Amino acid sequence: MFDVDDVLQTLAAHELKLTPQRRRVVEVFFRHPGEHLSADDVYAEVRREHPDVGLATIYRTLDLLSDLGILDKLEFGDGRSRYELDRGERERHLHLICTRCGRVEELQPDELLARLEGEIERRTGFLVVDRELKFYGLCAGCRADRQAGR
Amino acid sequence: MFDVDDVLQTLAAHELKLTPQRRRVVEVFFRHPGEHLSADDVYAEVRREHPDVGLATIYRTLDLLSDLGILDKLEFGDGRSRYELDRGERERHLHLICTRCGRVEELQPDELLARLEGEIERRTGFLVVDRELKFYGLCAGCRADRQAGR
DNA sequence: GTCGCTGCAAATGTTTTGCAATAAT
DNA sequence: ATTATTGCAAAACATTTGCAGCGAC
Repeated sequence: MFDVDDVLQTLAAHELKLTPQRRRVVEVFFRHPGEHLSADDVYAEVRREHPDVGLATIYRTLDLLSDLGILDKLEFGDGRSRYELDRGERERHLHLICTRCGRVEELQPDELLARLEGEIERRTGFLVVDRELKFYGLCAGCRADRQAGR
Repeated sequence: MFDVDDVLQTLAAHELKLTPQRRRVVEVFFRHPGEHLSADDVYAEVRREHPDVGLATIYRTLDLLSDLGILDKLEFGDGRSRYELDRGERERHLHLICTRCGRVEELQPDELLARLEGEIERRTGFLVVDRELKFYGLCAGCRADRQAGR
């Protein structure tokens, strides 16, 4: 899945119609790579140039594209769904949250995490597409402070 | 946190009132260990023996107990929040959330995860105490369905 | 007796659905 | 020409909030 036309060909391959509304929804995602867009985000963006689209159409299109594996539907617990283009190799968000000073560190994916995900797939058949990993604990500074009685 | 009375003592310690409604909500969770209960699940269960409770009270109580750390509030992307008794730091589950059918599988933290956490500590000095891990993707069933064009 | 807590009903915000009109194939 | 797709409005959800009365302390 490299550009808008690839997506539209996928639609054709499933005998689905290539409507201007669907094209525009797809374009929004290619214009906002890596972003987690809510239905309303997409709606607003599409309406800037095509003000007569209905929100229901946005929802139906997002559902459709998710079912086709073109989009991934994500939930971040804020009461609305978010969508983004399904990318094979996604950055792996891994956050270290210090419960003492509140600082958040970000870590790059590593080979051990890849192996953990491989193990998940091997054991359960579940294909990991995205992840939200939060580790809570003490950062190096706070560990030193605590040891020193600060 | 071992039984209902421990929870009720925690309420008292925070100068919160021990109402029969709160007691009943807590009891539901102790009667359903390990389950992910929605507000409506709890509501239905409480109403079986106390039919005049309001749903708003259930929501307010679930919020309160989550703030106190007695419950964990979980989001699995099916449009409703789920709650369970806080299991304590080291035993928290690892969730596999299928973005197509919404099913949630649970996995126990395993040795590969322990090594990942060891690696985090070695590289950054961060001491992992707790974690919240969500992997999004396709469960085995949905992968098969998608391949078959269903 | 105080004021936190409750039940009810109404409000909110997101997502879904029914339906007649429209347009892609 | 067919029939999927659309826009609109209404409906369906989960959750929150305002408020007067109730009840745990």
